[in-house]
Amino acid sequence: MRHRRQDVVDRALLVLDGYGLADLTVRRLARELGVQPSALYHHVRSKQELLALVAEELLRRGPRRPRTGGWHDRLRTVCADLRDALLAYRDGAEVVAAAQAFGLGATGPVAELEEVLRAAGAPEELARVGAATCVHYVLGHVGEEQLHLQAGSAGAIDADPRQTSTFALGVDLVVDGIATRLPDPVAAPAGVSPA
Amino acid sequence: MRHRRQDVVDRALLVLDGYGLADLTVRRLARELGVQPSALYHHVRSKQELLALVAEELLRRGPRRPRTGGWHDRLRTVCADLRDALLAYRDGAEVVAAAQAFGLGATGPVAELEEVLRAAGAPEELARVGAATCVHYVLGHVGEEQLHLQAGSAGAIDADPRQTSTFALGVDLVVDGIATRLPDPVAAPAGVSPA
DNA sequence: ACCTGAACACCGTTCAAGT
DNA sequence: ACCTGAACACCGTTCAAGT
Repeated sequence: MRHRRQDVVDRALLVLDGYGLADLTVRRLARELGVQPSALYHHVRSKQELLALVAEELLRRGPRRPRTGGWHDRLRTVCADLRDALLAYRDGAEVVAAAQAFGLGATGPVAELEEVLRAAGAPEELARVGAATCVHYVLGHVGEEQLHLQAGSAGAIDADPRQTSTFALGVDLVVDGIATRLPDPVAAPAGVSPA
Repeated sequence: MRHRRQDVVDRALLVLDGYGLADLTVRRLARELGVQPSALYHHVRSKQELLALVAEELLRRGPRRPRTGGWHDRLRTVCADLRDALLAYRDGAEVVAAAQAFGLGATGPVAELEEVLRAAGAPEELARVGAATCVHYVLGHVGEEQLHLQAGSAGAIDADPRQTSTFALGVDLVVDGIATRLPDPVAAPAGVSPA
C-alpha cells in the first residue's frame, strides 16, 4: 500500500464528504489509507497544509461556466462557480474558510474576481476590496446553507431553489454596490481591453 | 475556589485574549481557574456552548455608538460597532464565526441590522439577506485583519487607519447595493418612523 | 521514497463520589 | 450547588529505524 501525495488528498476529500470536517483527522485518514499516522507526514508538513491542499483540490474540482457578458455577469458567474464548488462537498465552505483563516491557498477565486474588476476599469483598491467582499459573502452564505443542510451530501447541489435565489440576491447587493463606485459604466466592445 | 458560570466565561475571555483560540481548551481553562476539567461541565454543557457564551459576551462588551442619521448611517454604525467588538479580543472574528458556524448565538447584530432595514422600508427578504451580507462581510474582513495582525492584542484597536478605510469601503459596497434595491429613497424626518 | 513502531504531550467528555 | 478523581476514547507530531 504505497501512496503518493495526491492519493492522500483524494482520500481526505472522501473522508470529508463522508464524515464531515470534524472527523477529518490525521489518524482517521491514515487508518482509511491502511497506513500509520506518522506515514502521512511524509506527504504533508502538517494538518494545516493538508487542509489547504484539500481546499485547493475542492475548488479545482468545481465547475467553470463560460465567462460571458459584462463585468456584472462575469462577477456573478465566478461567485456561482465558487458556491457550487463549496456545496459539492460536506462542510466545503468551512474547509475553504479555514484555509483562508490561516493564510493558506484558496486564492484562485479572489484573484479572478480582482482581474474581472480591473478589466472593468476599477481602481486597484476597489478591485481588491470588491473581490474580497464577494468571497466573504459567498463563504458566509454557503456556510449558513450547509449548516441548515446538516444531512444530504454530494450530488445534492441546488436542491433548494429558494436558497439559490437568496444567494443571487446577496451577490447582486455586492455587485450593485461595486457598480456605484466604478468610474465609467460604459461597456467596452468584446475582445478589446481598455488601456 | 468556587465559581459561577460568569466567572468561567470571564476567565475564558482572558485566556482567549492572552493565548488565542487554539489554546482556549477546556483543560487549559480549568487549570487557569484552579479546578479539575470535569468541574467546568457543571457550568456548561459542552465546549460548543462555552464558545457560544464567549462570543456573546465578547459582543456584549463591544462599543455601542449612538444610532443617528438615515438608514445608511445606522447600518454603517452597527457594522463599525461589530468590527470594534471583534478587534478588541484576539481571534475575536474567528470565535464569533465559529459560534455562527454551529448555529449558536451571536445573533444580536444580525437582528439589529434587519430592524434598521425593515424600518427603512425594505421588504422582508431584502432585510434578511442584506443584514446577513453585512455580517458576513464584517466577519470575513476582520478575520483577515486579525490574521495579518498575528501579534498585537487588546487595546490595539484601529492601529492601522488604512485597514479602517478599507473596511469602510467594503461596508459601503454592501450598503450601496442595498440602496439600489430599496423601494423609496426618500428619507423620513428624524424621530419619525414610517408606518 | 515511503513506511513502521513507539512515544510525547495533549484533547473533550462521563460518572461515581465527595462537601 | 459545586467540585474531585479516575477513566475512556481520542488528538497532532516527532523520530529512530526499517525496506
